[in-house]
Amino acid sequence: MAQPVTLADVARHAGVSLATASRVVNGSTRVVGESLREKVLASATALRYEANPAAQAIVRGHLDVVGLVVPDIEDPYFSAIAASLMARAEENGLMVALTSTGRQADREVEYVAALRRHRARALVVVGSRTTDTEHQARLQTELQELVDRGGRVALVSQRRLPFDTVAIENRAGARSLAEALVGLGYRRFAALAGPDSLLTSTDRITGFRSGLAGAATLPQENVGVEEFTRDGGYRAMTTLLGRRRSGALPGEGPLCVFAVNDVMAVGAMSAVRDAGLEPGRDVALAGFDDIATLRDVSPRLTTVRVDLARLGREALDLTLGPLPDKPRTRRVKCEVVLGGSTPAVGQSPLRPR
Amino acid sequence: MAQPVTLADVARHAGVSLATASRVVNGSTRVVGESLREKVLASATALRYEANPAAQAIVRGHLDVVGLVVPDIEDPYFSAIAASLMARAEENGLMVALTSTGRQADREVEYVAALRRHRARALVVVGSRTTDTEHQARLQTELQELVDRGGRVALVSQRRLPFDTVAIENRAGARSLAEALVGLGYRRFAALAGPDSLLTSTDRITGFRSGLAGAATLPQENVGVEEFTRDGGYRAMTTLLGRRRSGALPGEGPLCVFAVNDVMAVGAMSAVRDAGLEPGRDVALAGFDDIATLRDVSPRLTTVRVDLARLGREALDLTLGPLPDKPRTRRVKCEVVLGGSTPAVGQSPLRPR
DNA sequence: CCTCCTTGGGAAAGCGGTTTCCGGTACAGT
DNA sequence: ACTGTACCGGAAACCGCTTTCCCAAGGAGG
Repeated sequence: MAQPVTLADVARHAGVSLATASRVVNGSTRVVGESLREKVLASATALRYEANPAAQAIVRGHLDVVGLVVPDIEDPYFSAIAASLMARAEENGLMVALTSTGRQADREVEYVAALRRHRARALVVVGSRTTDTEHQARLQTELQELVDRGGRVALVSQRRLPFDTVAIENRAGARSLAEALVGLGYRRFAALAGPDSLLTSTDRITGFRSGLAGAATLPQENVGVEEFTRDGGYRAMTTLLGRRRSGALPGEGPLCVFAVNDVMAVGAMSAVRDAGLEPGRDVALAGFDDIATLRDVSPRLTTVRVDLARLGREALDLTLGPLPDKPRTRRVKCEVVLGGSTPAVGQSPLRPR
Repeated sequence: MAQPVTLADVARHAGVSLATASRVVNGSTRVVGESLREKVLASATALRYEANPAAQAIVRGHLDVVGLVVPDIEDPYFSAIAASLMARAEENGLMVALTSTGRQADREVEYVAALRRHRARALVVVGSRTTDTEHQARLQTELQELVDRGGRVALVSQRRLPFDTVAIENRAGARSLAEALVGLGYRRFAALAGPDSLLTSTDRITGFRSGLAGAATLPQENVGVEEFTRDGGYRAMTTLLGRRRSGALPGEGPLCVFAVNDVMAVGAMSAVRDAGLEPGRDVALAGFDDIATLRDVSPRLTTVRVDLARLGREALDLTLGPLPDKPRTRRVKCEVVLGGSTPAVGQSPLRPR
């Protein structure tokens, strides 16, 4: 097994001391004379020297790696954020260590702890922002410990903790969406939500309600609660359609269903089709996030565009600048995108039922 | 800034030597007497000691981290593989450092080098398997160096290099797909391919051709070459439709278009719609991979299912077992999935044109 | 009872770097 | 010519951990 070449090898080869070699290859505060400098550099290239990051980490106290923790890398929402963050990291010459918790809160804490142990210089946690206060407390402890050791932390979509945060304007976005749907003529609404403990979900529902204003209501019984995933959307929609068939669903006129994210909306679309109905005609459907991979579904999903790429970039940037006195929050605006899944009532192929 | 507690702190607190403390907390070959052992353990918990992985890496020569390099984490194909690999890693108590190269070959080598420097104990490279021999050579050099230092390497879908590999049966899968399509009555084919340098793409085209056997042909001029992405699929399909409109496309009867992956196929679907046509009616369309996120598109895409979860798991497993004498190859079978995007000719809503 | 092994503990030597501290040289100031 | 002071190079300490090497004590065998 070939031994890696060490700085000592370089120093020996260049005929200088270890100290000088170190000063040259990393560019410390101290200056090294031109002649020696060149010799060392030449030796380093000749021997194809590469610094051992572990050794540097141990003495410097931190590693040039930023950790990223997401709930589920397979979800396009998170992979979009991850991709943009990594691109930004690349621009800054940083390595990213990405971990995915499989939506398990306890693993989130574990991974944060692991990355802290590894002396990551910064940590970005993309949140499954919950109301589970015990979990939040443990997470905060871990993150604070990292900060105490000189590390940096940024959260995405998780405003509850006292660290720099990039937040999506979930309420405002959902409100605008509701307003737009009311503008299209809808008066009868239902929603597919994630678990109540997920603040992203509840915020969007709340915002949506406020956007309905006086024009319409979203009765609690019309809110189907399920997993925050594609399958959750499918199940919630199936239940909803069953209730409509049996006449148990309040309200009248064309039904417009708001799924709290696009992935659920797409699952719901399939549920509609599997029930022998046509999305956009028999049931109007809106989502949230404007996931790129799903922009090709037909009919085009009405949704709220979130600039996911910006989320990732901003989060990393927050960890790179100087440490602020108090936690900062960057809010990312949303924008309603109308598609064929919610045609205007009346002049549309949508048939009331 | 709080200083982390070190093993020396633990030793002092327990009143034992550093050596003893080390032996207890990591469980070396040497046995430590029961009484001391308990004292050390108690002190470790009391002080909330955590080993510094960097320090361990430097002395052990490797870190308990497996590196994963993918071309584009935003592509659901790769994120599915990544997710399954990480799940498997989790089962084995391993950390995964995931990096995404943005489909740039030179960055692939860079990341591999970086992970090698970091002394990752294993490395899994999910391939943009190309014909670029210079790149392949550099990659091989880097990987070999890792192996020489006692690390492990596994490749996914990149059979050209002498390391353990998990390979998709691209040819066999594409052949079965072509056979199925011929069985449905199609006789006029076109394809949307990735760059010729991408072996995955060319293999699938080759396999597809062989599956047509005598029944039909796939003329070279009917193969649109574009990026291996959604937008590539869109563009290639747009071009193809233009050629069909102008009568420049050979063959006759209903047209069946094979996109070498689902993401391209979905882009193509949008191109079809944007041209005022209906996928499955005016143009039949098939993909490859059976991406989960895209299973809800309508009409259901005819495709070739690849067990992506298995790819990730097997790849990791290859790096965990004992080092084999010679590179192993695990082949993953494919399975044709028929959907509404390729209705049977004649009894279908598909209209020839 | 004396030697020969075990057995278990600690001192110390690394691992690959960074940084402090010290000494020597060259140059400016007087 | 003499001192003060940058300036630059190297020796050595140190970061946190593992492991070798040495030593003391206890048990078995003769």
